[in-house]
Amino acid sequence: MKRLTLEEIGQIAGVSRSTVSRVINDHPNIRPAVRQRVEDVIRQTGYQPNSAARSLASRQSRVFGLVMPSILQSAFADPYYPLVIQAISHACNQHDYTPALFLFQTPEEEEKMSQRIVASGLIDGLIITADTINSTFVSKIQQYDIPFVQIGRPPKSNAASISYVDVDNEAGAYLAASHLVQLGYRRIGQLATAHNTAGADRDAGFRHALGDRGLEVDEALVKVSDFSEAGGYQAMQALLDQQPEAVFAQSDAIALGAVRAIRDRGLSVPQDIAVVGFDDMPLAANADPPLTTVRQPINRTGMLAVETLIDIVRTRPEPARHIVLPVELVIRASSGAAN
Amino acid sequence: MKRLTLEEIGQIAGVSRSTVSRVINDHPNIRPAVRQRVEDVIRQTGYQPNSAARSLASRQSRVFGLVMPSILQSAFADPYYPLVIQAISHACNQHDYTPALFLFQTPEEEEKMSQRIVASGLIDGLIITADTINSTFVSKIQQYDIPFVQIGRPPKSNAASISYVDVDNEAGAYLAASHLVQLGYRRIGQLATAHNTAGADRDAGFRHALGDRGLEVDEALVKVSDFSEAGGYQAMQALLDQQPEAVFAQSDAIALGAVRAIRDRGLSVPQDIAVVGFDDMPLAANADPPLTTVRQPINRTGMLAVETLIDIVRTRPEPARHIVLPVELVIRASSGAAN
DNA sequence: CAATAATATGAGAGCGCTCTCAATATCTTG
DNA sequence: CAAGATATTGAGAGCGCTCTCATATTATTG
Repeated sequence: MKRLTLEEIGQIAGVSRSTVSRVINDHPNIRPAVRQRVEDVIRQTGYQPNSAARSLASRQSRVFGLVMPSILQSAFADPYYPLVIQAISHACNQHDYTPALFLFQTPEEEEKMSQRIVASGLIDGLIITADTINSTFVSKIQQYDIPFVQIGRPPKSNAASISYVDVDNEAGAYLAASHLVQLGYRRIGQLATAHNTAGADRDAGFRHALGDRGLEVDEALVKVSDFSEAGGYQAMQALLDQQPEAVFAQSDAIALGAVRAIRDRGLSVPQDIAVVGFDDMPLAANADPPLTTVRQPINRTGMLAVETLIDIVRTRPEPARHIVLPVELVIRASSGAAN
Repeated sequence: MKRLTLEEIGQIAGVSRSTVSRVINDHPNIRPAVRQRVEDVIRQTGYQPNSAARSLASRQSRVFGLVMPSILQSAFADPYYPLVIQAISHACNQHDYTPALFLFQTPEEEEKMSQRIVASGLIDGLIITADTINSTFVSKIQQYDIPFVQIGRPPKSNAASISYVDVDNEAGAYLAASHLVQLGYRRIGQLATAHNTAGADRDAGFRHALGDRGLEVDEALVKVSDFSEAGGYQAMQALLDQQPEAVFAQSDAIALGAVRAIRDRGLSVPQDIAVVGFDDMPLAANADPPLTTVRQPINRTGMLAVETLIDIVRTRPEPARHIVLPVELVIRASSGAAN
C-alpha cells in the first residue's frame, strides 16, 4: 500500500499541506468544518505522518532509549527487569513514544553504541536502569544535553543533579525487619547485595529497624549475595551455620534461593527459619510457602519514569526531579505471622 | 555539545558534503588520502549522521520493531521472552540496527499501535514473537509490504508465505520422550500446552517417540497447562492422580511447577517420578534436582531472526525463508538417568 | 457599512541527508 | 604526449515534514 503524504491528504481534503499539518498537530485557529473534513480523510486513508520527515523538521523523534548497561544473564534473569521493560513499554505506548532498547552486554558494546545514541538524534531522551552504570556514559549524555531519567537512585555523589524515580528501599527494609522483630525473632539475618544503592538503602533500613527496637546487628548474620536465586542459595548456606531464626532477603529471588537452601538442610520455612523477601514479584505469591515480602510498584515506577522524562524533554526543569515511591509489606506464610 | 552536519565535516576536511557522505556509506572511488582525512575528522569530532535526515533521504530507518502481542504477565514471566529480547538486542547492536519494542497488553493497544507501526515509516522490518499473533495485524503488515520474520513457526495454514526462525520442537520432544522410554519408564505423562505451534510440535514429537518404541499414549496421562510454573503445578496435581512414572513437561517453567507438585504429594524426583523439561533456561541447571531438559539455542534464534530480517529487507527473497534450528537433550538428575 | 481587528489559510524556506548527473582530474595507450 | 577512457569530486534536487510570514477571509465596532 502506497504511503500518502501531507500534500496528498491536503489535495483530497481540498486544503493545503499546512492546514493538514495544523490539524495533525492540534493547532488552534482552524475552522471546525475544515478540521472535520481533514480528520475524515486521515481516518479513511489510514494516513500516518512520516516519522523521519517529522523528526527532521521538528528536531524531535518521539523515541526514548531504554538503556540497561552491562547486563549479565543473571541480572536479566531477575524478573524485575522484564517487568520494568513491560511497564515502560506500556507507558510509552500511551504517550505516543517509541521505546528503543539498548542492552549492553560488554563495555565494548556500550562504548560502541553510546556515541550513536547521543549524537545521531534518534533519541529524545533516555531511561537508564541499573545503577552500575558507567559514569563515562552519563557524562557523555550530559555533554550532549540529552534529557534522561534514572530508575533507581544514583550514588549520593551525583544524585542531586540527576533526575530519578526510585522506591523507598529503606522504608521497605525497615518494615520487613520490624515485622520479623515484632514476631519475636531475635537472631535475624540479612542476605544483602553489594554495589548498588538499592542494596545499600535496604541495608540501612534493616539496621535502623533492629536498632530502633533495641537489637544489635550481628555482622556474622549478614551475608552478601548477588540478586539471583543461585546467589541467595549460596549466601543462605553460609548464613545457616550461624543458626539464624529469621532472615531478610534483599530480593524475592534471593529469598527463594534461601528457602531452597534451608530446605536442603532439612529445615522448614517458617517453622525453623522465617524468611522475608523484597519486590513482590508475581512468583512470590505462588512460592512454597507464599513469601512475605515488600511490594514495590514496578508499574508505577515505569510509568513515572516515562512521564518524568516527557516533562524533562518539554520543560528542562531545574533542579532535577527526585521521585521516591512508597512500598508496602505483604504478609504471607513465609514469615510465620499466621502463627 | 553542538551536533555537526555533513556539510561542516566537509568544510573541516576540505571536501564537499557529497564526498563525506560517500566516505560514511563506504562508496568506492574515493582517493585513499581523502578518505583518510575525512575519517580522521569524523573520528575527532565524534560525528554521527543525523538519523532522521538519513532515513528521510534513503527511505530506510535502520530500526527494527520487536513485536510481542497480547503479553500477559504470565507470558512475560517466562524467562524465555527476556532471553529472546536480549539476543535480538545483541544482534541488532552488532548490525547497526536499533530495536524498538512493541509490547501489546490489550487488543486495543495493539489496534492503536499497529497503524503507526506500519505506516509511519519508522520501521524497516518487524520481528514477531508469539504465535498467538492476531492475523489482522499480519495482514496489515503484508498490506504495507513491511518485511518481517516470525520467531516460532506460524500455523500451517499460512506458514509457507511467512519467513520464520524456529527450533526443532518435534525432534526435541522426541529426544526427551525417547530418553524416558529408554530409562525404562512406561507410564509416561505429558504436561502439554495448547494453542501454539511449539506446543503442538512438542506434542507430536512426544507421541512419535512413544509410538516408535511400541508404547501407546494414554490420554489420561496428558494434561494441559499454560507456559507458567503455576500452570505446571496445577496440571501436575491432576496428573498425579494417574500415577505416572515419568513426565515430559513442555517447558522448564512447567517442569519446575511439576516438581513442586510432586514434592507436595510427598514424592521425590526422580526416585518416584522422573521429570524432563524443555528450553534449558539458566535456572534448569540450578534447580533441585537439576533438570534434564531439551536445550534450545535462544541466542542463535535471535541472531538468525535479525540476520534473516536484514536479508529480507535487502533482497526481498522469494519464497519465504524457513529456518529450523536443532536442539539437544541435556541430561541431568531429574530424569533419573544417573541411576 | 467602512475601517479595523482577529482569525484562518497558503506559500516558501529549510531541517540534514542521499543520489543522480555533470564536471574535473587522473590514467592509459597508440 | 594527445585523445579517449576511467576515476574522483561537487552541485543540485528532493525526501516529507514544520514553522514563519504574508495573504485572504471573517468578525467586530464606531
